[in-house]
Amino acid sequence: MTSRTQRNTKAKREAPKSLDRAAWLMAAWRALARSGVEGVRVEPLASELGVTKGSFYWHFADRAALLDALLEDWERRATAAVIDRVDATSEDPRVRLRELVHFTTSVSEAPDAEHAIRAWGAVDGAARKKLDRVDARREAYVRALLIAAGVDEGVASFRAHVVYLALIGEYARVAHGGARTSLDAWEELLRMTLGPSSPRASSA
Amino acid sequence: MTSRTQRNTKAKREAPKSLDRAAWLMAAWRALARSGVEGVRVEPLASELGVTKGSFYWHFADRAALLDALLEDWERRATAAVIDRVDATSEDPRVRLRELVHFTTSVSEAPDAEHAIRAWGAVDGAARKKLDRVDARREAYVRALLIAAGVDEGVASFRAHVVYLALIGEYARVAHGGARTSLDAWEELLRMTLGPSSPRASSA
DNA sequence: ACCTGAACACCGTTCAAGT
DNA sequence: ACCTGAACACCGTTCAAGT
Repeated sequence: MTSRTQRNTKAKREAPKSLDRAAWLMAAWRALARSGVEGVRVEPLASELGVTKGSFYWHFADRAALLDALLEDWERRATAAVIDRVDATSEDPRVRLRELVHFTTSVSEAPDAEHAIRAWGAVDGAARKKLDRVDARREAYVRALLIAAGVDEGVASFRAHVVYLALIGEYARVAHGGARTSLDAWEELLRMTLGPSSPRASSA
Repeated sequence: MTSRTQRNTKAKREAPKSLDRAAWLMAAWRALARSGVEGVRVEPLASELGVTKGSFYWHFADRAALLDALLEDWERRATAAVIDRVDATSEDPRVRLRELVHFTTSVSEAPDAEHAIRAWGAVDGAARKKLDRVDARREAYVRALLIAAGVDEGVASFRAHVVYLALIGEYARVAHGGARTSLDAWEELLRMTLGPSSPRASSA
């Protein structure tokens, strides 16, 4: 409701001296990725930006409003970015699925932020809601890929869910500083996921 | 290094008036499960316990020491509890695996705390280390079950990892307030996991 | 329109002093 | 051995006042 300053097409219409919401947002992203939500504090941000903390309250109602803005920003970018990229690789749903898994598990820019948000969601209701929406869209995309790859619709939902859970799990582990899952393990998951529906193979 | 008060077998040896570490720990657990690490604050805990915050510093060096004690407490209980319980159900590794998945995804006591710790690990190094240790032990257990169930050793490691990732993912989602994964989806995961190694079934 | 400065509340931490 | 009370620092929030 209070977003307006962000849509400056060129960002320096008037005087270059004063800050806008975008400047605070960027600083907040850095802080979030570095040390989680608790790291996003008004006073340190203010001194980083070279203003007093009182100035912050011109752009945002309070700290909660800043955090809200971070979530909005994330939702806008998180879903579309991945899906567009994956769709661009190939028409083959199997290739797309493989690309999705490999891409999302190997990016080294966003994961800190993605993670901070996920951890944040464990504590905060608003973050939780955003997460759920993004998760749902991503999982639906995986399900669509599986169905396009010939997996039975009935079993595709379960498998899409499992694949997405594993991705969430991977993000969680990597965020903890844990080792990344090997490509071999991901390939095994893809093999299982794209395979026939029951332990004993069905006839095509 | 500074744990001593906890091992009172009966917990009321001397005078009932003064608190011990255990009392602070319990209050801290409640706060942690309720609102995450940031919710574990000395002053509110003190008033909840009816003492001044100054008293806290008799039992713990500082807030960090309290958080440390929480992690120790968790590690001691988290691993053994689940494994013992699962081992008690059956000799059949397939039954054990199913029980492990169903049990760990349906407990309604610990998950808040488990979650708070996992979210905490995304930000804090010490929590991260504890998490990694516990994760490693649990995953090794899953791998052992798979191998006992006849899954090839080579592929068992990958599958154990994937299963455990899915469990972590489930915890993460539920902690965000997300819906629990259906039993059907878990059964599908078990089916894939215990199934033959390649898309085309091998002969028994 | 954007910022400063001073004020207040909350909480972590320290420490001398009490019992 | 365990706790109080007062003090200080840090940070969120408000607001009158500046430009």
